Amino acid sequence: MKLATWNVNSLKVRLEQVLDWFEQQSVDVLALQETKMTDDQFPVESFVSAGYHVSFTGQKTYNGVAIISRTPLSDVEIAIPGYDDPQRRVIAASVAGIRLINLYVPNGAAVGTDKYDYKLTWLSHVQKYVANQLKLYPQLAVVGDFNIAPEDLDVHDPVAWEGAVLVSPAERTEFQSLLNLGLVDSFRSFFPAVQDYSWWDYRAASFRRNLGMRIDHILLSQPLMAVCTDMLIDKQPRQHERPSDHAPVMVNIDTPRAMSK
DNA sequence: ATGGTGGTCTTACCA
Repeated sequence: MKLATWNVNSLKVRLEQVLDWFEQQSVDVLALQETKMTDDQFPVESFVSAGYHVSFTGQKTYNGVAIISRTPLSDVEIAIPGYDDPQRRVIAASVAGIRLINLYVPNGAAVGTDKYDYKLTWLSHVQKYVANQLKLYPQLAVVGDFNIAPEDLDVHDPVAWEGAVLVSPAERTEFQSLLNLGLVDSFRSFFPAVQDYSWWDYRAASFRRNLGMRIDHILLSQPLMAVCTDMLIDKQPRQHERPSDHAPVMVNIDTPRAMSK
């Protein structure tokens, strides 16, 4: 079962790229972030006519998350229960034998700002939610745009970025706390010393110069990590004309259900 | 080439 996550920075602009990549890579389940559209604008028909199942929650102009799947989605949650957040940043579902939580973590703007405080508050709610979900669903994947580079190895210039948003100690502590609940950073597990990025700023020719960061992640519970056979950050779509600023990230999971298919 | 892009009911704001 191929599970992927991709911040598409407007699904309206990137719809054809998403459909093409999904088929090309034979993805089974894809978590999208930054769809940037209200639910009535969501291109349901484009996915349904291709034979996929979709669940989504969005808003005007900003944020928005969705799950695309070849098999049906059940027990969909479009927010963290008990956390009244107007920003559409979380969607969870059971699919293909796993529980999937798709996150678009707030960017945080800059350390010390209201947006940064919101990011940390938001992450504390995610913390509780993931802890609860993990008790209910041992086969848990937490994926998305975390807007956190976990270690200096995940940053092209850690000296220039020291202490800044995306790498600040408080954000990294939140990330580590998520792992401590019983999740594994699948990329780092496969590649302990590899420097690879999932996001490059549109400005300053960052992609061409490979000035990136690894901020998009697939965290797997231990039972899922045990059957995870492959991990890839696919930089090909970032080379596309009119690309998202993020690359899709993908794992292969050998679940019994996937093997019986 | 020490630079600046891209998305959004745009002329400001977000990333």
